[in-house]
Amino acid sequence: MGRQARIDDGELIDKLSAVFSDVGFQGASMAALAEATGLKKASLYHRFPDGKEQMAREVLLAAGDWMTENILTPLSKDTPPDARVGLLTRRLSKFYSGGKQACLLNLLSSARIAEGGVFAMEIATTFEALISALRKVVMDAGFDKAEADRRAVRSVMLLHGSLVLSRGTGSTRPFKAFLEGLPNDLLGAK
Amino acid sequence: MGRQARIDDGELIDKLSAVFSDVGFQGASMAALAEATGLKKASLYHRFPDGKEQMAREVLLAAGDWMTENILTPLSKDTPPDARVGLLTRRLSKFYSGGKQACLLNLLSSARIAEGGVFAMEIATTFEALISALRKVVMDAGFDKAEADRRAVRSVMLLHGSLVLSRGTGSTRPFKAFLEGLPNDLLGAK
DNA sequence: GTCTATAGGAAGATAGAC
DNA sequence: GTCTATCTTCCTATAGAC
Repeated sequence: MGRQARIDDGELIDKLSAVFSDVGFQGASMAALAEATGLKKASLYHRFPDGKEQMAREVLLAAGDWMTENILTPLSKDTPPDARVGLLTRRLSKFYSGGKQACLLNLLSSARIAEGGVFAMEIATTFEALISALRKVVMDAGFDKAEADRRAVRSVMLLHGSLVLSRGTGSTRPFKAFLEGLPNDLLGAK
Repeated sequence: MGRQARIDDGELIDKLSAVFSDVGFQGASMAALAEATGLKKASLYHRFPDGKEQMAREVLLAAGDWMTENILTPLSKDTPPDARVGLLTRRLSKFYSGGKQACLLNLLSSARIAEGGVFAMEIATTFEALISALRKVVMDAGFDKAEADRRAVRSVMLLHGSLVLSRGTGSTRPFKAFLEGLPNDLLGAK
């Protein structure tokens, strides 16, 4: 407790991330962010001089990094496609806490800060990167590019749709059903 | 112009709805709602004494009514299933402005007012009603209940996922791709 | 690096004239 | 029914002690 940094940086981002994922950008007040992290508002400003917008940006970047390391990179390995998809489902389940946590990309896309939306590019890039990684796996399983793209896009739609539905109905069932069907959606017989 | 009600009730709800769909509940300030409708804040309070929460509730109810009249009821008719699905795609395209407008159900699910979220039940009910109506059409096409439910849930996931993706990428392509595939997703050969 | 205290402004909500 | 003007509360952000 004698240390100056009483809260670990990674843990701090995690807690901020949970708030943004839960109530969105506008819904996340500095008071709520302070309470969730256990820091006072002034301390948050010390670490994030640009305030809420910087927090959201760093949370978004951290999520991108996590996805790159835990999902995109494993998907690009040359292990068997079905093994890669098996790992994918486990990582997705972890990332979204089994469907209990909504997706940042969805909750931050309505944040209109300054002109044009500050997070728009980062969000679009992240969607594209996931689709691209999935497409590669499907192609490695022997499907042509058009079919692989179709399956990759559909799977990302199903992922986010299942999260919307899970949050809207207050049940993790849609997300679990999505995960269960994912191997077949990506690699099943045509 | 001599009338007292200068703005039509339906049009008023439509404009409020557009704001909530765009920026969510917390993102929709009274100032923004006033500007969008052309009414001053005090005038909005005159029509909605309980303020923003009442506006969102009425907008949600109006969307539910629209869906019942234009989607659920047609889906329960006894015309051929493929004709019903054809009408469904046109109505969905209209409802979401061809993918340019996000779904209220998604943007209002993060609104945590009072304890438990005031809109939660209405949102859950609307999701269930749509799934239920789709399930019936699929069953009318000769599929068993389990398969019909699977297809109905998947289609609703694809719908909302395509809207999330369309908003996140700034393109209506995902939504259009969803609409194009919908007839096959619901009624295609197993 | 974290805190208490507070400035400054935006947001929700109301009063009362027309 | 709509407006202008105002009140109050909440929120973002900063100052300065420890």
